[in-house]
Amino acid sequence: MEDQKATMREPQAIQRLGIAFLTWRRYLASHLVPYGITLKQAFVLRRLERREYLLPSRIASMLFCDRPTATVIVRNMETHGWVRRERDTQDRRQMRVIITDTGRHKLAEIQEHVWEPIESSFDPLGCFDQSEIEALDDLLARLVKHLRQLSE
Amino acid sequence: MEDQKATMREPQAIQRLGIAFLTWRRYLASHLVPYGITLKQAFVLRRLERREYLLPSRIASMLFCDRPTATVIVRNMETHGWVRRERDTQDRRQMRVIITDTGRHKLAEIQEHVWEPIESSFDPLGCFDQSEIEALDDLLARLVKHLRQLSE
DNA sequence: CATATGTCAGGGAAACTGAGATAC
DNA sequence: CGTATCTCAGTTACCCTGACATAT
Repeated sequence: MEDQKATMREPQAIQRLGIAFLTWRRYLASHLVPYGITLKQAFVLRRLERREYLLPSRIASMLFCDRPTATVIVRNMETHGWVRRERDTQDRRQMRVIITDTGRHKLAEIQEHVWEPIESSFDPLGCFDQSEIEALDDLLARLVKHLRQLSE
Repeated sequence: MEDQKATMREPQAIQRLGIAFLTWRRYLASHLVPYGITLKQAFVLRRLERREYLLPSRIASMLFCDRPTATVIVRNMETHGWVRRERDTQDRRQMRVIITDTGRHKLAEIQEHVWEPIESSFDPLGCFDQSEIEALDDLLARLVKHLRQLSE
């Protein structure tokens, strides 16, 4: 018993974190399939909607991937016509990624057919009351801050 | 205020959950690269160590993927010689996935060169005291249970 | 017959390394 | 010059759908 804890060092909480996240992600992704968009793409698109532009390096850090991977993801989105790229005239190394009208339409489509139906049928935090949500949120915020040391 | 909550439906907690998990996973995965093994493979290998065998369907549910994907992952591991497969003589539909000596060696290698150094240098839950760890663990356990309804 | 299990075939998104072009 | 940004090339693991063989 104690022995198991000593060898099985990994705290349960981290594992549960993964299970919760992966369960939720798998659920969302499966609902996006019929609309021909991946979760990462939808995520980027949503961030682009409220912003003038995003740089690939910023997208990479948002997606926890490296820059070449971000390039691939942006290219896939560009192929679909959801974004376009514009070189920054001030700093010509930078490439601005900008949402297109087609992209906004796609976003509206999944907003209506995916996010809203999901939100109205299942609340992922529905097992908690308000104070518990705040407690969880606070703990996770601190955890994120703590884990950020790893990316340095 | 209420309005903001209505539109900004997505609770921060879920997003933080993802960030925490992805940060941690990315960190672990990067340390496994030099040893030619992926996180999923290491995860499966570790589960196989203490068990006589695992069925592909069980591996699929452990990894939150479907059965064909599990087949691919097992095949990759078999190519490396870390596992072998044996058909169950009782129920001949089932295929037992079993860890090999080579697999045990691989596991010992990453245990020594990856997990132990990481554990001794960084505690992912190091920002919490014992009562907070328990609180987080409890909240996450309930969240997992709640989210499990999605896979039904 | 229906159901359960595993696999194959295929295609696509995505993750990495290593290298290179360009701009600061 | 060194550094920063992005891209390309290439490889691999992964993940899905759809179909199929086989066993219960």
